[in-house]
Amino acid sequence: MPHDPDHSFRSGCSIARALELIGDKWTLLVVRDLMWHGKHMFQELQDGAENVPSNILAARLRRLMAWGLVRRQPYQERPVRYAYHLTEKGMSLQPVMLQIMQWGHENLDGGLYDPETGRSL
Amino acid sequence: MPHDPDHSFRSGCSIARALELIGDKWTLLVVRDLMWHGKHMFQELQDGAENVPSNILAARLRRLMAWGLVRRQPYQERPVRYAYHLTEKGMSLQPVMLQIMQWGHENLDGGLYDPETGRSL
DNA sequence: AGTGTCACTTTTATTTTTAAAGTGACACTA
DNA sequence: TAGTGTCACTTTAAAAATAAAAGTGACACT
Repeated sequence: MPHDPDHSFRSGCSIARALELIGDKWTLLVVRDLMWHGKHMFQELQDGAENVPSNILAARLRRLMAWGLVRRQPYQERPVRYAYHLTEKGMSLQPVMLQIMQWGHENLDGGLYDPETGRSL
Repeated sequence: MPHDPDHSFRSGCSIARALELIGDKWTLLVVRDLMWHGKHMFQELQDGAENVPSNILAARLRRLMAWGLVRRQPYQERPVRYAYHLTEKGMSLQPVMLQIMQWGHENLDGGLYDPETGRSL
């Protein structure tokens, strides 16, 4: 399982390693929108509920691509515009997301989303 | 399920809410050490594999206490010294941690820890 | 009196995040 | 063809968070 070769981890702990990628306030929200909410254009991602600053969004997408969790493909020429999609590796975050969602629901009174039906529960 | 009453969430999303508490590079590492590695004194927590700065550690413990995930109790008088422990609410993060660990193991080549046996796998 | 331990806090520098405005490529309209 | 609009960003400047280092207070011990 390869990843960004320029990166040296601060420890061998899987949790510590994962946090170097997803340990911030925005990364998993971007993943959420890509995974469950059909948002793939830069603008769509930016117009989400939490209002990511555009430079942060660009930086997160860049990092997710560097780590192979996201790839982009042009969805039009002239001018070229890219759509962002999760790779299989990116999709593998789903169980993590579900678990965090569950915890946030039970402890912080947040909403629940059902990826099967695409509906709130 | 109450939490810090002074806090207003940026959105109703459970994931976004959870990230306001655990969305950083250190919080879950503190939880990890409290939950699995028998570290309960300030110093023990500080001497972990990743070297948390002491001011950050103090701030994280403060926040975790404010949210009711951690409580402290004096383990000696003169001078009073406190030991930190996870509350039940704090312990409920275990499935989240396990899922993140699993992901970090599979994708970032990190180690695995078995909470049942307390051993690396 | 001096040294050591523990649990922090304070200070200062560095980095990250935020908000806001700006840019480049084009299409479309007047 | 000049002007307006859209999209996908980047740049800039200010604010906040993080990091590294040193400092503090309460003691015990020598």
